[in-house]
Amino acid sequence: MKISRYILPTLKEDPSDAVVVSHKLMIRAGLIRKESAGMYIYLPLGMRVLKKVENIIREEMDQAQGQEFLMPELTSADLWKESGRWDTMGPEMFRIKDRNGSDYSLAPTHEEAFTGAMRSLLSSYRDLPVTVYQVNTKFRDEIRPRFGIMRSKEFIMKDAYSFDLDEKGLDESYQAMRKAYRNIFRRYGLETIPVEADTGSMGGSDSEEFMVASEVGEEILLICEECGYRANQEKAEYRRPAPVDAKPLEDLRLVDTPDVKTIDDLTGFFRAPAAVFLKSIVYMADGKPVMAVIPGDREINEHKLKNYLSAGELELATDNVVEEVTSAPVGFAGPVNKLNVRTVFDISVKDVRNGITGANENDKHYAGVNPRRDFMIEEEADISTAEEGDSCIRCGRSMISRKGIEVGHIFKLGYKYTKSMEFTILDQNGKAMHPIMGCYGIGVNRTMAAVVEQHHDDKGIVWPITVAPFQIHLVGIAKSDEEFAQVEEIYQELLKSGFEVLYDDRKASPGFKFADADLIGMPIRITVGKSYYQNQEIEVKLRRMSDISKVERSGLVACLRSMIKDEMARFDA
RNA sequence: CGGGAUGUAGCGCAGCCAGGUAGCGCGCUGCGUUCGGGACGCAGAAGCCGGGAGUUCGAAUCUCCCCAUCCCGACCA
Repeated sequence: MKISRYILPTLKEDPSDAVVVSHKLMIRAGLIRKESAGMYIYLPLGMRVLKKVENIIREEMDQAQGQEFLMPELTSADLWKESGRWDTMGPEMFRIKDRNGSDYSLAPTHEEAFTGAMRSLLSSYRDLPVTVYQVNTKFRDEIRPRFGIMRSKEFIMKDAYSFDLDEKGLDESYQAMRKAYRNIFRRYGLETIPVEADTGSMGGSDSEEFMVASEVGEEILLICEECGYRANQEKAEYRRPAPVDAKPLEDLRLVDTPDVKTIDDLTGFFRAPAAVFLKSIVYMADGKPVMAVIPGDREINEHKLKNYLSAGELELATDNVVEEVTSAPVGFAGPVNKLNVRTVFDISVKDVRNGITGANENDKHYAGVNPRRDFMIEEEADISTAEEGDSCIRCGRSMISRKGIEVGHIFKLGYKYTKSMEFTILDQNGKAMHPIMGCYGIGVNRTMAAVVEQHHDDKGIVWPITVAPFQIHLVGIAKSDEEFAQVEEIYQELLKSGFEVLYDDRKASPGFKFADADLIGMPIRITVGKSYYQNQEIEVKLRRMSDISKVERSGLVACLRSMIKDEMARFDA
């Protein structure tokens, strides 16, 4: 491709609305353009990357016996009503009506679609196991699209679903996908950290996310460098310190605390550490109030709470609800004198001694609060968030935290959809049985952004050759028609030899062309200029290295072949 | 949805406080000179200043109401 004819609008300045490097570089290098918030146009150069990213997925999925489908993106409400998710999905699902008033959704995911399809395509235990997949657009009405392509309202996802006879089969399918995922990310040159994850609204049991360590990641990971425990903060567990209580139990007493509401206020007022306070927070879980109680030095983990409650929706209760439930203004809730509301205690609450908590009365707190004596712990669960420095749940060593970009997620779904949608096959005995499902996703354009995030320098992108839009960037420095013709000859020869070449044939200064080449970042740059016209020497340079080598025209093709081979080998799965 | 910020030429910005001719850099068009790390000169094209109301002789500038975008929190690949 000749740049003079290519729609490749590179920019010298960062776009004003981009904050993360990958977003800035993808726009500056002419890969994408913003159409509107959360929606992006892929320009020809970006398209080439996207296709390469997709094709690596296809190769590895096919290698793992995956079968490619293409599902409709417009899915009928009936499908969603069968699984129950028409009602539970919430506002992130785009819903539309056709001219007859029938409901449809722009699919945010395809469990239902695939389960429905398999239901009519498979009928016997002999048909299993199968893993099916597609690379297709998903629509999610994100509360907040962010960071360009990293989180958008419309995005491309590879989603795969496995159907097995039993848990053992599911585990095999899951492990096969796990391996495929490792291969895929390896081939992009992405360093990923697999972590234990929460299953979110998809439902299911085992779950692992593939994270790209990055400061711009939206996920927080907790990692134990000792035993290798790694988990998303949403799910991470931690070991509670053993109770150290030499202190005698104090009596329960009511204390006047005018205008003292937050934990910060309280630690100042009582001159006591945050850990002795019992924070009581009222939530609405599927429309019903629930109070959660945790020590004041911890953050509540809403994912854990939501999972424990098996709630579809969980949000902080409004002030009105809090006042109704506790019969006191917000800030004075507590578990002493039992309220008529379901209350869940974090597992570390029982070890608090002589604690302080709200008295469910305006401007009053209780001090000297002791679990079991002053309130019953009827429901106990791990509902607090693990933080850096907490002890590893497995080995007890201190954990560190890292930020990560979630590029892939695999998990064991179980029977959720095959049961709710009545997908059965006949077993050996002619009896109907539900297959067990697994579900596996990769965010395709997010992965592209993650690659840029991990492979760039201050001049621009440094593409791994496996996903580079072109393998070779040919910079022609020519002053006369005669010289242009000589570069053209080389360009034609490279094309004939089967290389992917982007040829900068513009009438621009050399510096301008080199800067553009660095910005868009093809792995191999060759320059045909003065030294070629004089000594038949062509300069060859790797984008990721600084040294330049010179080859004669006759050796060029062989040299490039071997360089490409070496570069590819760096990303072998 | 809550909190903060910003909307002026294709892109990046100034002008607004102190109302009166819409400006700079990049990019774009033409001509000429240059030509190995973002060249230069000359001549051009391009903006109902996010939208709507109002105040005023007069509004990019002041007031009010919308809308959009971005950042921080809850959703997720």
